[in-house]
Amino acid sequence: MAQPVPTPTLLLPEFYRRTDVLQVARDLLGMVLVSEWDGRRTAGRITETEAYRAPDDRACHAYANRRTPRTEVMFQDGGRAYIYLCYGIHHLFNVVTAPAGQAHAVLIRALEPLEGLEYMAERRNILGTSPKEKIRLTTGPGALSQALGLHRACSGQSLLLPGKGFWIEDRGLQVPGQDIASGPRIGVDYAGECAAWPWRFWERDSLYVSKTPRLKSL
DNA sequence: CAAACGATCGGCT
DNA sequence: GCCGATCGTTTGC
Repeated sequence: MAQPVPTPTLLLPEFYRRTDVLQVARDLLGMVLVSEWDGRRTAGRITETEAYRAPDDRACHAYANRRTPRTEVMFQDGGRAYIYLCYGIHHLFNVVTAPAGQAHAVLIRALEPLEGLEYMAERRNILGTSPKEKIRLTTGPGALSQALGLHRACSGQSLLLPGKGFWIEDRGLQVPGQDIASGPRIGVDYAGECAAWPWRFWERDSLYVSKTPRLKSL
């Protein structure tokens, strides 16, 4: 595993506003997502992502460039959060990418916890500190959003203002290309052919990656 | 206005 | 491995 660098640097608009959302999804692996609410700071290293891309991707909420109040933020320029409620329970955190008009986003699916584990545990209602409980803190898109206090009320908020809610830093912990695995996205079986596209990326040897889905029966 | 449906999780068998 | 929880969003009548 890579060693930290002393000076964290904030990811800039040009990182997010690239037009290749698959590349952004890979490049986000190893970056550090930070949140700070009321002086309570939590941070985790990104270990798993999924790319979503309008207009051609049926699994994307903005498929065919359909605009709704919920998905409007995806059409804005990159460097914001798109957070929505899933199954009536879970808030799922996405990074909006690409220039305005292109509705691309990267779902953050798992983190390796780095800072504020006690706040994460409290928000997640996890009592112990065993290795298994540490994994449960931030593995899975709903879990990590809960651990970092990311709520759909913050959808649309900028990621470019460090110290204001949440942002993403480069601490020199990126995942080298040969350590990145890819495969189909989770939970998008309804999306026809797009369901098979290998647009999920994860750090191959990380403990902090969500379970692979059951193989679909033939 | 009604109804169907999730980019999931955790508890239980 | 299976199943139920739970509710905002979207679409259709």
